[in-house]
Amino acid sequence: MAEIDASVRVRYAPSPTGALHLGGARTALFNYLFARQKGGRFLLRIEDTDRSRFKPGSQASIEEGLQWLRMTWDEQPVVQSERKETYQQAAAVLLESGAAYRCFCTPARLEQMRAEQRARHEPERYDRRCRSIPKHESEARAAAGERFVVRQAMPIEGTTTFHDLVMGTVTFRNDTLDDHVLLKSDGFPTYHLAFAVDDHDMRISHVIRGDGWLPSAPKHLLLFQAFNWLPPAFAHLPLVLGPDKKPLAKRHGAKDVLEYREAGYLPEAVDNFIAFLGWSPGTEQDIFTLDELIKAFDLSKIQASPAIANLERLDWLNGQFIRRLNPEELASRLAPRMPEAAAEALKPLVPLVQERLRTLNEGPDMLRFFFEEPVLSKPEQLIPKGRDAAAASSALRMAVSTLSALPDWTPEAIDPALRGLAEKLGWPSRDLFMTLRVAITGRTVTPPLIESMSRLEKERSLTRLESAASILDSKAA
RNA sequence: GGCCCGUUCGUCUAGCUGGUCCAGGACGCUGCCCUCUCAAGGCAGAAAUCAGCGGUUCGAAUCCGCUACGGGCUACCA
Repeated sequence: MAEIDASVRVRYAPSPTGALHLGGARTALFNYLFARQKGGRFLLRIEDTDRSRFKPGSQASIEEGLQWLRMTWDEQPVVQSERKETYQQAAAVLLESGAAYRCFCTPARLEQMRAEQRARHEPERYDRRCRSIPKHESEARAAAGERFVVRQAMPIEGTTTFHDLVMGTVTFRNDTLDDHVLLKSDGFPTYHLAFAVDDHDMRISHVIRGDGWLPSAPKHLLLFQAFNWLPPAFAHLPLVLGPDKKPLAKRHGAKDVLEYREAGYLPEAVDNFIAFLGWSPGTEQDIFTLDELIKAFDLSKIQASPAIANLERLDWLNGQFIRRLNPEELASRLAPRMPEAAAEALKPLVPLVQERLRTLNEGPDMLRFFFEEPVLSKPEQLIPKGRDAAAASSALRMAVSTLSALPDWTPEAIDPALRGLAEKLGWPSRDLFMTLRVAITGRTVTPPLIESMSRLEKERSLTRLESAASILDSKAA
């Protein structure tokens, strides 16, 4: 399908300002899938040049999210704040060649300039006042300690065109490009400079990133040209919107993928889900393992329009993946959520719930009655419609005597015995089963009754039936 | 305002080189079957005048243009 290209090197480059949310995870996943398919490398880069937005712990949390989703990166993550000198040297190169210049304008002047532009309904852009400062003067002022930033000198005319792997051919008029800042007065680079320098140093072959970057792509291309470097290929991903149609990344409290782990989702389901946000293999298969995704992935099949995350589909997918797990595996994933249950005790119970779980978190609720005595908070649930407490109580007692006479405690023995009892009582078997179900589990929605009883042990089952009968008696009295 | 990008069932989408699409699949929804509850599973169904308008063509969801709407960017943020 896809030919191996070991020169493929891609990266996911989050800034450590928060958690890994679904949109970010998808960007990472597309990079990951592409790299693995081509036999290339998937790298990580931490874009922490903005000290004011830095959040301690964010990097660790993002890495944990990636690992949970089974995305492993290949080399030591590159951390931009550790490369300050490299960027400064790069800026010096551009200063020397004239592709960039020092700007001594103060923030106050820039603000005033923009206000005037606004008033005149002009585009708000740097007016390039410092671009004409002679080099020797610029150098002298810098040497004298005057604060400055370094700006990229954009071409005044012409157009910049590039072919985007997702968006197609995109053309920008150069006279609309701003002489943006490359190096801040604190000596840190802006995204643009760091991006070009790092992607070059890391030998990145394909830049797969959110389409928020599309408008600055021509600047980035021009930067590569200014350095005389071969630019990478670009693929801009449409964003992922929440159910409210607001970009996920911007929504207040965008969900950390680790919250999906807490909520009982399987990483393979989440991977499958986010892969289909804006991408489709073009076939009718909709359940993919990570390996299958790697094989099927195709950048050119990515949709150019934004996708809304349909969380109901995630629920369904999760159920599909839970059903595909082998029972031992499911047991081990359930175990951490059920500290009260011994791992060995859990295993035989898993087949009872595997078909009915949508999330791992539903397991404890469904299986709780095996590990603790049920509380009959609604004893009226023991009584079938149209009957009374006395009838239900006596049905329970008859069930006790019928069942206690059984030589074997197996579903094969319990089932016919109870059906026989229902017939004898003149009850529909569903009514009898519901009465017993509530007595045994305390709930109306449970795993199959017969199987549950057989695994509960005979004594415990009979005791619960007995005590349910007593509750009914005291209620009737 | 300027610059870019987008627009197929409620949602994710198939549809890429025009006819086999009066538009296919999936989630969700409705009904039926199965059934000890709930699920799962099976079957059936409702659901998109392919944003609108013009053009090219024998023929357009598919090509072109315009308009509308949506979105992104427009910081010494990333």
